[in-house]
Amino acid sequence: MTDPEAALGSLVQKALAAEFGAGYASTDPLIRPSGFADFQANVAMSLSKPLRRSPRDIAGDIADRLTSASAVAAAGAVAVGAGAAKAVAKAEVSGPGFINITLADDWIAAQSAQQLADPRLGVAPAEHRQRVVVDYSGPNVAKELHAGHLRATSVGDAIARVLEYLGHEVIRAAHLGDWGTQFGMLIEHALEIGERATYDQLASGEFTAFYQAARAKFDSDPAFADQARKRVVQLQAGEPDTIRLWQLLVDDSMEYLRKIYARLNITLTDADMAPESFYNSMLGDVCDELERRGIAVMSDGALCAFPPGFTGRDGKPVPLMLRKSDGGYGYDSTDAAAIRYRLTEIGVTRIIYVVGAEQSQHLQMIFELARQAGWLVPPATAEHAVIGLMTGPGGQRLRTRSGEQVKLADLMDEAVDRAATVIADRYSDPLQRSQIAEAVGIGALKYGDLSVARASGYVLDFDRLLALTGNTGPYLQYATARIRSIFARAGLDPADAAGPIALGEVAERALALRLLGFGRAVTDVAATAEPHKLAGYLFELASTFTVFYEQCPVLSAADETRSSRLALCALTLNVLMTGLHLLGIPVPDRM
RNA sequence: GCCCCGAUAGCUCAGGCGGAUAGAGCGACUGCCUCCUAAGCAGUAGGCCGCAGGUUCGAGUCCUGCUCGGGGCGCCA
Repeated sequence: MTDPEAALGSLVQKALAAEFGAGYASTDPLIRPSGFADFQANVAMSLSKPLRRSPRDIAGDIADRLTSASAVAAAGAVAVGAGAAKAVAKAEVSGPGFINITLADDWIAAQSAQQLADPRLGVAPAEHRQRVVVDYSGPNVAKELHAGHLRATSVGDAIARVLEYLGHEVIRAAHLGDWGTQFGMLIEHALEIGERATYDQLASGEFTAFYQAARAKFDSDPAFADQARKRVVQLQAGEPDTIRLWQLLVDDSMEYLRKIYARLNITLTDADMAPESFYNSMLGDVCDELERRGIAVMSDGALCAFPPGFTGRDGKPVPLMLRKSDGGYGYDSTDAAAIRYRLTEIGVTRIIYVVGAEQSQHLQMIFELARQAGWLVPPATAEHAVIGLMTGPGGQRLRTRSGEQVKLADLMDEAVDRAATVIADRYSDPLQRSQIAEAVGIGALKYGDLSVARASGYVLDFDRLLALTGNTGPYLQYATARIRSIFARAGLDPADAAGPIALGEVAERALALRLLGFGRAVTDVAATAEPHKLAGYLFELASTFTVFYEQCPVLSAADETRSSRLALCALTLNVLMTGLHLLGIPVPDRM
C-alpha cells in the first residue's frame, strides 16, 4: 500500500471515528489532489449538516487529530515496513472547511523505497479476482482492418492487459466475422483464381481487391452468382469440400491478422478469436430455450424477443430478431448465443464489449435479454465500453464500402515514415534506425487513440494521431530513453539502483509523490475500462520526471544524493515501462 | 416521434462520488544547449465551460427545458 490517497483516506477515517464516533469510520473522507498542498480532505463540509456544527470547526478537529501524536501509530499501521514515520507533516484548515494536507518528506521517501523494492510497483492485486471477457477489435474474414478499428483494438487490448496485471483471469475475444452470405461469393472466387493466389492476396491483406473482384463477378456474371448462392447453401449445410474452402479463407485471413496484430503490439492470438461460426451450433438451442420460456415469440414470421424499454419509430417495441422468417440467423442471434455461452458455460462475471457507439442500443437490448433469461445475474455484469464514432475529414461517417476508408496498414506505414524522418540523421546503423522508427511510429499512433476518452467521437486527423511532440507516445518513450542513457553512462543496471531515497529538492519530492499514484491510475482503468486515465497519468509522470531531469543532475551529484537520484530514475523507468506495456505501447531502448 | 452520446482556450482534448483561482498538448509570442538525449525546459497571451431556469453553503459536474451536431430505432452486421 503505497497510495498516498488511500493512506490519507484511512487516516482521516480514523480521525473521524475517534472524534465523532465509530459510525463515521467508513465515511468517504473526500481526499482530492490540491493546488494548495499535496492533498485536501473535503469531508468536513459534508459533515456540517449531520453534525450540526460549522464545517471549519469540524475541519479543525480533524486536522488536529491528523497531526497529533496518536496519528503516528496509525500512519505506521498504514505504512507497513516503513516504521512509524508520521505521514502528515501539516494539516491546515482553509476556506469554508477544506483541510489542506502536506505529507512528510520522510514518509514519502519511505513509501518510495517500498515501491522500488516491490516488483508490482505498489499496484495491489485485485481483492476479488474475476473471470472477465474483453470483447474487442471486431475483425472480419476477407476484410482488412481500417483506421476505424484502431481505437477499439488499442483500447480493448489495454483493458485486457490492465485487468490481467491486476490478477484477473482475462479471456480476450475478437468477434471475428467469418460467417454470412457473402462467403458463397468469396469461395467461388477463390476457386476460380486458385488457392495459391488466394493465399497471396489474403495473407498480405489485399482484401479489397479480392472482395471487389468477387463482387464484380457476382454482379456481372449470372452463372457465377448462381454458383455463389448454391455455395452459401452448401456452406450452411456443412458440405465438407465447401467447409474446407471456407476454412482456407479463414486461415489466410488469420495470417494477415497475425501480422498486423504483431506489428501493432496487440496481444490477440488465434486462440482469442471468437468467430461467429463458433456460435453457429448453439443458435437453434438458444432460440428453443427462449421460445420455450416465453421470452421469444413469433412475429411476422420471425422469432423475436422484445426486451422492455425499447420503442422504435412507430412506437412499437423494438425486437431482437433471433431467427429470421427465412430461418436464417443474424447478429442478434449470435450475440445472444455468445452472451449465454460466456455467462453460463465459461462462467465469467464481467463482460466488457469494446464496441462502437452505434451498437449501444443493440447491446443494451442483448444485456436486457440476458437478464430476462436469467443468464446475466448479479454479481455478473455486462458493460458496453463505448468507442466513439470516427468520421472522415468531411465529417461524414466512414462507410464500409465507400472505398475512402483509410487502411490501418497505411496509417501504420505513415506513422513509421514520419518517425523515420525525425531520426534520419541520428543513427548510423540502418537496422537500429528502422527499429526505433517502428517503435516510435506505432507508439505515437496507438497513444493518439489511447490518450483521449474512448467514447468521444472524432474526426480522423493524421496530424493528431501521428504527432511526435507534446502529450504523445514519443514523449513518454523519450523519458525512458533519457533514463536509460543515464544508467548507460554510469555503467549501471537500473535494477541495482537501490537507494536509499532521500528527498531534498522540490523536483525530487514531486517526482516521488507522483510515482506513488501509479496504483490508483491502474485500478482506475480496471474499474472504468478507460485506458486514457493511465495515459494521462503517465504523461504527468513523464512531465514531472523531465522537470526533475532538468533541475537535478544525477551523475554529477555527491554520493548519497547520486544514489538517491539513481533510485528515483530506476523507479521512474520501471513505472513508465510497466505503464507503457499496459497500454501496449512499444518502447525503444534509445531514441 | 422516441432513445443514446456529445458541445470546455484559435485547434485537439483532460476535468474522480458536486468543492477554493477550470487544466494540458498543439499553434502564437519571449527566453534556454561548455551542462546525464532540445522529440526537451521556463515564461507570456488566450475562457459567457452551447443557452435559460432550478437544486444548495457551493454547479463545468446534478435536475428540467431549449438550440446545435452525431448515432440508433424489423428480417445488413
